[in-house]
Amino acid sequence: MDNDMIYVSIVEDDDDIRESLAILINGTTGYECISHFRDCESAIPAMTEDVPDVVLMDIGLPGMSGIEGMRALKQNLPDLDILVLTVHCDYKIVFEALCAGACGYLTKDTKPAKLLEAINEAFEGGAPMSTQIARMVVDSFKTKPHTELTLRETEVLTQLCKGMSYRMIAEALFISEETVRRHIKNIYKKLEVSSKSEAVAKALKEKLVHS
Amino acid sequence: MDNDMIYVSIVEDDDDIRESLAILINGTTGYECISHFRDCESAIPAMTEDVPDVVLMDIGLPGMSGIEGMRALKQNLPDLDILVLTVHCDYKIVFEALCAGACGYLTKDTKPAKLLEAINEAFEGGAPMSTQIARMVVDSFKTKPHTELTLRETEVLTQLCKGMSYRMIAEALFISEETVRRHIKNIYKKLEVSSKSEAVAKALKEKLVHS
DNA sequence: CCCAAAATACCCCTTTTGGGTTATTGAATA
DNA sequence: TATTCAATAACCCAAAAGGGGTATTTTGGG
Repeated sequence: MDNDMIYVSIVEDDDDIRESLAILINGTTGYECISHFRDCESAIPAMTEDVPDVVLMDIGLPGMSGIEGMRALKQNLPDLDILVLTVHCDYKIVFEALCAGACGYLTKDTKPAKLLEAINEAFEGGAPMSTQIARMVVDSFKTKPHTELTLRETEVLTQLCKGMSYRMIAEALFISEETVRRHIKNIYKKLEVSSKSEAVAKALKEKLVHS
Repeated sequence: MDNDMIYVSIVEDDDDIRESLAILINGTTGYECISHFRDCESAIPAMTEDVPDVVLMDIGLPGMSGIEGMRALKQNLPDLDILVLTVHCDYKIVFEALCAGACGYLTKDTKPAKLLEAINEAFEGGAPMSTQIARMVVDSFKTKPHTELTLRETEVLTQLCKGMSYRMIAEALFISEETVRRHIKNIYKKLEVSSKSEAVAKALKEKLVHS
């Protein structure tokens, strides 16, 4: 095994694209495409045998999707670097892919030079992403305080998200338990929920509080 | 206003670094440093008057920190692109910065050429990050199923995270409410919590379930 | 100075939750 | 084959949470 060589595998159902990618990679010094597949079903056992450094994975595949494929691959090879390469850039798919363990996410309009750079970056421990994907990812961290909630209500909600009981919140905020109840009733009405766990789930999922 | 020009402001307390950055930016075609400050206190009112395209923001500043400064700036100028440029790369600070609204995060070992590229990328609607920061960010999405939990317990926990009551979970999983209670007791013991809201908070914060 | 909103507090009562204990069944595995 | 573990289910009881209503005080603008 040459230390300066990055071994790449491809999973892509379009024959033309798959072949082009393989040619690009094999035609570049320092990169070698060791295998390519048209579906995850054949890719998973083969890659588990002959492990690449970096995988280029399409999402829209016949049979098992790229997301499911990644989950399966990661079970056997948790440290494998998988780069998603797809046309999809909807919120839902991007985050499913990252949750499934993708180390980067490229859209298919990525130029050959950028793609090679991205493969290298993934290999070096980075997380290459296309411009608009990176912004989506970074934006997803922003806290969006619910404008309907008052300051005090937001404080109470923050306590709820720490798993505090009415009594504990009362002690923490130096108010009576009844007042905590009052605030929580108002929070429930505004968030349109009716229990602590629903409120906590909504607050954390929609980043209404600074956790 | 020249359309091909990117107007940059700098907040950085080290005089040498601040000056060097300004010289780098002003010495490059297409970039102009319109202002630079040694602290957020002076930067915020000035930037609100004379708004740059991209801000380079240090974190460790005398007085108001870069994080607090970003929160304040974003209140007045929610669409301002702020790039963090700092030596800090601990988990906590990176995510506080992103939650506060940073559009990118660079470590101070970034080469001048890369820095200019990053400023341009931020201006173009991207989210430039140093290699290790990008990997941290992407890794933070990975779901880490709690190995202690059984399959059924994970299903119940998933339902809890949707805000479901014991009764609703029982109906959803076609088991008795008593069995739900049993599973939840076991979940609490394993997660070391003692209420639904604590369990939901822990599950969502540590990404134990596919939400 | 008055009004509205926010924050505070208390009452009633029902439902839900949580801690303790015990038990049966089926599947996996040592 | 014996044993462990997951999943199922039930009972008791106390504490917490949630839904309803009402009321006082504080605070910030017009």
